[in-house]
Amino acid sequence: MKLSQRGEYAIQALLVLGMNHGPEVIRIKDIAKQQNIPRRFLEQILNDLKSGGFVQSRRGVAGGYRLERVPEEISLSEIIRHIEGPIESSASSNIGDKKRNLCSDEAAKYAINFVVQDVRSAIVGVLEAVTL
Amino acid sequence: MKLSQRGEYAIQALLVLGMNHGPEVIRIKDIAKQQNIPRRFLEQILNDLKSGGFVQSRRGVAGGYRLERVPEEISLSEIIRHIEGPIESSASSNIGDKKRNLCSDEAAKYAINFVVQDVRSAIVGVLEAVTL
DNA sequence: AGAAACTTGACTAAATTGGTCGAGATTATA
DNA sequence: TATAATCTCGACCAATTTAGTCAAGTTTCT
Repeated sequence: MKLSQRGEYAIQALLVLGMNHGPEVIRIKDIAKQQNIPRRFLEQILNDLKSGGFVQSRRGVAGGYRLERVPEEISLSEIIRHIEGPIESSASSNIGDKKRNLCSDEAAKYAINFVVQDVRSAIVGVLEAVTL
Repeated sequence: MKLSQRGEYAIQALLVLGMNHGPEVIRIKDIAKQQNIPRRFLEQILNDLKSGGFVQSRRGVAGGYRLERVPEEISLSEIIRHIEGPIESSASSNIGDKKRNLCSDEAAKYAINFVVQDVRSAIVGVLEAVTL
């Protein structure tokens, strides 16, 4: 029920790239230093973000990373989904009549699924609304 | 970002107790069978739920469990908080102006905190609203 | 007394998390 | 063209968490 360190680092790194967004590129080393993230670990993470289509890279002596898209189009939802695996199927949810209770008319084994569905939707909703 | 097996079992068990709520008591064995939960594991979980004040137990040959409070007063929020540890500090959140972006006016290192705060609030909100 | 139930606490195997490391490929620049 | 700086790829590792088992005990009904 919590965000992993990996996920937090990923978001931090992307935020740095977002704040310095432009044609130029930023080095892993600098991001690591500024955000106090273990460099080797961050390498891994940025690589992962690259294969996920969040960032571009340039190799070689003047290399580094930049966002692949503009910051406004990258939602936390996407990032977390890619880095931590899916928040699980999104299907239709039946929020709407709050304060209902589950005991009365539904079997326990299935009832739980409706609830986690609602929760997931709520989470995704918030994450979707916030972009870099 | 997901509910642990332990948490899911806990909720299932409580739902069963909620559906059969009354003065009489239900055996671990029956819950385990009905919900297909490993019996020994469920023992552990129910015990934990007992020390958390969610259920009462009766020992001996006609023993079993029942809810400590009426189902309508037990929210998923509480259950999960007890079984998985706190969903983390609740403090004040600043939802309200959605669709803002983070790069412009806030430092990456701190910005992230506001967001996770919002997410937590949203999650707790949903969980709070749903009772057994 | 005996069986059926909860209680307590130790134990274990497997998965996940948070990192580290080495060797390679690429590229600007002197 | 040499070289240093930088990303890239995959293996590796220790600590923690998760999911579950087990044995020995206590309580209570009949």
